[in-house]
Formats: sequence, C-alpha cells, structure tokens
Amino acid sequence: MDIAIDCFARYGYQGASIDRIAKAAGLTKGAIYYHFKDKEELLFEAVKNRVGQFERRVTADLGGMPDAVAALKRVTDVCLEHATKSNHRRLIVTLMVEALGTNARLSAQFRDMMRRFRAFLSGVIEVGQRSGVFRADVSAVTAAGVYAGAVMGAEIEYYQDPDTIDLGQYLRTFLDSYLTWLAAPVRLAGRK
Amino acid sequence: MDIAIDCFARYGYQGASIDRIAKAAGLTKGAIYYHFKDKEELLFEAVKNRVGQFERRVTADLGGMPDAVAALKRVTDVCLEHATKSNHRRLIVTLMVEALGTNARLSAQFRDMMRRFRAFLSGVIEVGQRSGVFRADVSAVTAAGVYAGAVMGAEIEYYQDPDTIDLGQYLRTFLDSYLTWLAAPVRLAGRK
Amino acid sequence: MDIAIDCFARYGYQGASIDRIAKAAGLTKGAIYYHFKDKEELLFEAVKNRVGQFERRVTADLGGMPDAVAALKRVTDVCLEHATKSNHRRLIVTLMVEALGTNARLSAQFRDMMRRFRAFLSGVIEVGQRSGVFRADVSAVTAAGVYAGAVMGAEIEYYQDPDTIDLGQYLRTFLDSYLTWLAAPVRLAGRK
Amino acid sequence: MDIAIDCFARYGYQGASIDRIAKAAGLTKGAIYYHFKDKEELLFEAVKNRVGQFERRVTADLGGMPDAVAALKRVTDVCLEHATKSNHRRLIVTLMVEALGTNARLSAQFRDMMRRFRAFLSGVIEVGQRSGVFRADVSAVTAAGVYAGAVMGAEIEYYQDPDTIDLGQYLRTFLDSYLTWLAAPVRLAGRK
DNA sequence: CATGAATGAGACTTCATTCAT
DNA sequence: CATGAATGAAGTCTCATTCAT
Repeated sequence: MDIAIDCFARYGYQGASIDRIAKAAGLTKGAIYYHFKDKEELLFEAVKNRVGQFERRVTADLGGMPDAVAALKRVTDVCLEHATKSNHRRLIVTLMVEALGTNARLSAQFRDMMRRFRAFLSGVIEVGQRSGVFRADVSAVTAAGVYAGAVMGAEIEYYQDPDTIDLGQYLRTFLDSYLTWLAAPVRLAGRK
Repeated sequence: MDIAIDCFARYGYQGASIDRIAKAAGLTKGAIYYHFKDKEELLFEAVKNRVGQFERRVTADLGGMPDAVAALKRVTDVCLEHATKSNHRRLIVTLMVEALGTNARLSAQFRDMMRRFRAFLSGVIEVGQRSGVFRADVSAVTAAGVYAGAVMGAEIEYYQDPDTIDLGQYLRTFLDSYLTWLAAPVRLAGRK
Repeated sequence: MDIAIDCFARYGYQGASIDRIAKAAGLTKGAIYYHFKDKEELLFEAVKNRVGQFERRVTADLGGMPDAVAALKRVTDVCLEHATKSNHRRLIVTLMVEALGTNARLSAQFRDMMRRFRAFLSGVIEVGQRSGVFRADVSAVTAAGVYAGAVMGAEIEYYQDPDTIDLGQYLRTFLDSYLTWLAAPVRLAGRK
Repeated sequence: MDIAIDCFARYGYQGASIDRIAKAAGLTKGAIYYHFKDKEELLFEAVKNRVGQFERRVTADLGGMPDAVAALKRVTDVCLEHATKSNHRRLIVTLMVEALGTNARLSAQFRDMMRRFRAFLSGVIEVGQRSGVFRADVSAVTAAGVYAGAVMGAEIEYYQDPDTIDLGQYLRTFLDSYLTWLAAPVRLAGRK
C-alpha cells in the first residue's frame, strides 16, 4: 500500500499503472486485484490513508490548544514535514489537481477534504478572534481559504523546483505575513 | 487550437485524447496530425500560447509603472481574470501539476515560467523597497515566491470548488494581507 | 521520377511513403497524385523504367554479338555497373524480394522480367554451345538460372556489406568459375 | 512463435501485422504483447531462432568432416532442405533484403550472420586447399562469398517462381560448376 | 493468496488518398 | 499543375481487468 501511494504520488493516477505498482511492490497484478476491486478502489484507499493521517496529525496535537497562533504554526509545521519528509502532501496535491476534470468522485472527496481543512482552520481563527488575539474584522472563512491556498501553492512551487525553493522559508515567511496581518490592531498588543 | 487548449485545461494532458480534441474541434485525428507532429507538440504549442499571453498581459500594462502597490494589484487582477473569465490560468496550473512526475520536458518549461514569474514579481517588490513603500527587511525573492504560490493555491481551491469559493475575495484578501505585511513600518514599531 | 526510384531503391515499397518521395522531390503529395493514379502506378512506372533500361542495356550492345563468352562478360559488366554506379539493380532486387509475399501483381512483373533475363542468357549459352565454345552436355536453361541467381546473390551481399565485399571481384570470380565449367572439354575429358 | 515466423517469412516484417500474426495464432494482439515487448523483439526472436537452427544444422554434422567436397555438398543440401521443406531460409533471405534500407539493427545482425557463413565456408575451402583437393590459386574468402551468393540468389529465384524453377537442380548444377572450377588442376591445364 | 496468461478497449500515430481552391 | 487541408483505415502499443490454475 505504501508503495502504491508512492507511485500515485510520483506519477499521478493515470501515470501509475497497476503493473508499475505491482512490480514496485514485488507482486503481480493479479495479487493486487485480489485485495482491491479496482484501480479506483486502490486509489481511494491510498487517498483515504494519507488524508486521514494528515488530518489526524493536524488535529491531534491540537486537542484543545487554546493558542490560535501556536495552532497555525503547528499546522504549518505539519504541512512542511508532510511535504518534505514524506509524500503525504504531494500525493494529495497531485491527485487533487489531476482529479479536477477527470474523476468526479475523487474530486468530490478532495473537495470535502479541503472543506474540512478550511473549516478546521476557520475554527482556529475564530478562536483567535474571540480571544482577542486576531483582528475581528476579517472573515475567518476567507482567511482560512487564503491560508490553505497559500500553503498548497508554496508546496507546488517546491515540488516543481526543489533545488531553487526552500519550502520552509516560504512557509515561515507566509505565516509571518499572515499573522502580521491577522494580529489584533493597535492599542497595546505587540505580537510575539 | 483554442479548442485543444480548452480540452487540456479541462481534462489535463493524459485525459485529453487526440480523438476527443479532434471531435470537439469537428475534425478527425488525421487533421490534427497534419498540423502538429505530436500530441506533445500540440500541448507545447498550447502552453506556449497561454503562457505567452499571460506573461504579455502581466508585463504589458506595467511598462514603467512606478507604483509597486498598484503593480501587484494589477497582477492579481490579471490572474483573477485569467482564472475565471478565460482558461489561461487553469491550463497552466493543471498541466503544471500533472507534468510534475510525468513529463520532464514540459515540467522544465513550467519551471522556467514560474522562475520568470517570480523574478518579475521580485523586481516589482524591489522597486517598492527602493522607493520606501515596502519594508526592506524581507527577501524580495522569497516574498515573490510566497505571492506566486498563494495566488496559484487560491486558484486551485477555486477550480475545485467554484460554488463555494469566491476567488476574487480570496485574492483581495490575500493581497490585503500581503500588502499590510509588506508595508513599510510607519516609524517606530520594529518587528522581530 | 528519378527521385521516386531512389526512394524505392533505398527504403523499399512500404518504406517509401508518398510524403517522403514528394518531399525529396520538392513537391507535395497532391502533385504526385496528379501524375500517377496511385502509389502502385508510381512504383510500376519506376520499375518499368529501370527494368527497361537494364534490359536495353544488356541486349543493346549485344546485337549480333557472336561470341558467347564476350556476351556473358558484357552482361556481368552491366550488372556490376548497374549495381554500383547506379541504383538500377538495387531497385530491382530489393523490390523483387519485397514483392514476394505482398504484391502479387508486382511479383508477376518481376517474375516475367527474370524469365526474360534467363531466356536471354539461355539464348546466349545456346549460341556458345552451337558454336562449340561451350560444352553441350548441360541444360542451357538451368545454367542461365544459375548465372542469374549467382549475380543477384552477390549483389545482395554487396548491398548488405559494401565495406567488406568487392562486388567486382565476386562477379569476376564467379564468371571465371562459370566459364571454366562451361568451357568445351578440350577433347578427351568427359565429366560426369 | 512458429506461426509468427511463418508470417514474417511469408509477408516480410512490414507486411506481417501484429494483428495478422495474432489472428493466425488464434490469439489477440494483447497476448503477443504480453510475451514480447515489441514487434521488433518478436522479429529478433524469430530471426535468432531460425538463424540459430540453420547455423547449428550446417555446422553440426560437419564436426570434423575432413572432406571439403563432401562438406560443401552437405551445406548445399541443408540449404535446399531449409529453403523447400521449411521456411528457415525464406525467412532469412526475405527479411535480410527488407532490412537493407529500413532497419539498421536487424541489418547488422544479418550482416554478421552472412559474415559467419562466409567465414565458415572459407574455412571449409581452405581445408580443401591444404589437403590438395582444391586449387590453391584462388582466394578462399572470395570463393566463399561467391558460393553464399549463388545459393541465396538461386533461392530467391525459386521463391519467386517455384513452378518454373527446380531449386534442387539449380543448386546441384551450381555445385557441380563450382567444384569443377575449384578442383585441383590435374597437372597440366592452368586457366588464367 | 498468488501467478501467468489472456482479453479488449482505447490510445497515439502513419499514410494512401481525395478534393476544393 | 500544384497546394494545403482533411479523411479514414490500419498499425503499434498500453493498460485495466479477468480467470484458470
């Protein structure tokens, strides 16, 4: 399964033939069809696996983390790690884009995943707003979307040009700008 | 050609079969092979076309625009228009991600395009920094990368979930946050 | 036409596409179809042309040549020249073999050409036999076939491996052996 | 495989479509591609098979045969048998000519095969020369080439016109002439 | 559980041929 | 006469999928 995920992450859905996956896993196609009804099911299992891990990782340590700033930092770190040290994010991003026009069902699954991610972020931001750490005059929902997009876009730049781009720096810089902007305005509060 | 571009933008490279394109154009496969050596050549022509238009559009009106803030606004507007009113950006983004693990040559072309885009943005930001509009203590290069990524990521969210996401609002919000962060500190406040 | 012949000689019938021929001749396919009904007709014209030239060349100077030995020498020389200095023979041999299983009509044409060639040779040999220069105890028809085959086979070896094989030497050696064998027994010695 | 060989021998490389071969074998195209990477690989396998059989057959029975005359007779017999009773020689000759201008790799393989064949014949002839059975004043190498060519040429005549041509008689006649010429001069008569 | 063989649909591509201009 | 555009059949090859063993 890990190998299948790896193939999907590397070559995309269409580019990863069952044969390739089987060979990479040291088995034959037949064996794969014994475990999975079809290539789509294999893909769904793979996606579910990675998405699940990512989401659990994101939410886990944040149990009741009350500090919105720390929470966003944490999310950024998880994304960085999953983008560079494992292939979780690459699988997700690659397949998500590929699915856009070709696989409605998969696309829907990714859409829901993104909605959950945004909802989660939105919740974090609202916590910050309610606790007075974040300015209240912005839509938490939109802010969440901007965050999710910026992280994903940075990742793509990194996947495409890893020698030139330092994803860590990108993410830190983005987070810095994001928090600067989101910081409750004026008066007394100084950030960090 | 416009139709081919449309198919590529909608279905990706692998998903857009020559037959599909031909049928959409009201021709037969043979006719396409009369004009293009290869499916790859067709693709490259399509990409060159759209990338060229996008870049010309981005740089054109900015001839000697001295106002960095206005320039970034303008770039954002072009991206928004090309993402929603035409398929220029969708073609680019979709194929760029698809090419990641599957088409080295195309991938290199997109990588260069992104480098040009970042270099252009970086130049704009440096102008702002030199003219005292933008703070000078951030790397223009990194800031440019963050910008490029954020826009691209927002677009992907939009392509995936157009009913939920208002790309214009996302981009405006991001630009707002970005400019807020980039704005020269009024006088006293020193960050980090 | 010369160019078409050249293409056929070099690439064979199937290997020489109309497009290739047209391009080599500096025109378009349409122009060729104006002059020839179809590819087969072009081929037939080409073959007729070369076969005609070869046959005329072989028979021409031999008008009433009474010396059978000189006649065979002459034929060998013509073959050598047509195999090395022009592409007459290569066209013939190549297409003849290619036609074997694929083009009954062309094959028949070549078969007739070979029959004419053998008949011609057979006539020469009979002249030699009647004039007492050649031994009379061999079938002129079979001897003619052996001659035709030996020359053709040598040519093929040459086409295949021109750096290693000296066709002139092959043909001279064969002719030497052939004439030695065919020479009228001096008087006494009867073989077999 | 035998069926594929048959198709290649009958129709040539280009003329034998995978579909045709598959149908002749009672399979589908896919099945063939399961066993062979390529049409070319199938061809190479076929050629290797037949060339190998031919060469083994030629050299096998000749282990240490000391009699050069008998050896040449034997080679002729094998050629006759492989040309008429099986399709070994037809496959070889047909594809060899077809490969001339179209398939460099295959052509090289055939060229090497012919070189081996000539080298083998050359060795036989030298044995005859050393043992005093053959005249010593001819180049064994050239004589070998003439032999190889004459046999191949006769075969082609036969493939083309099997009703008219008796290949056995051709080969016997050629061998007769060849041995006559090659025979050590009894004593007196020397021809140029 | 797993394999090896096979299938069939569909992809890309070539090419002889036609035809309006 | 010639061109450029187009067609459609046929060819090579890939791949998800099935199935007997």
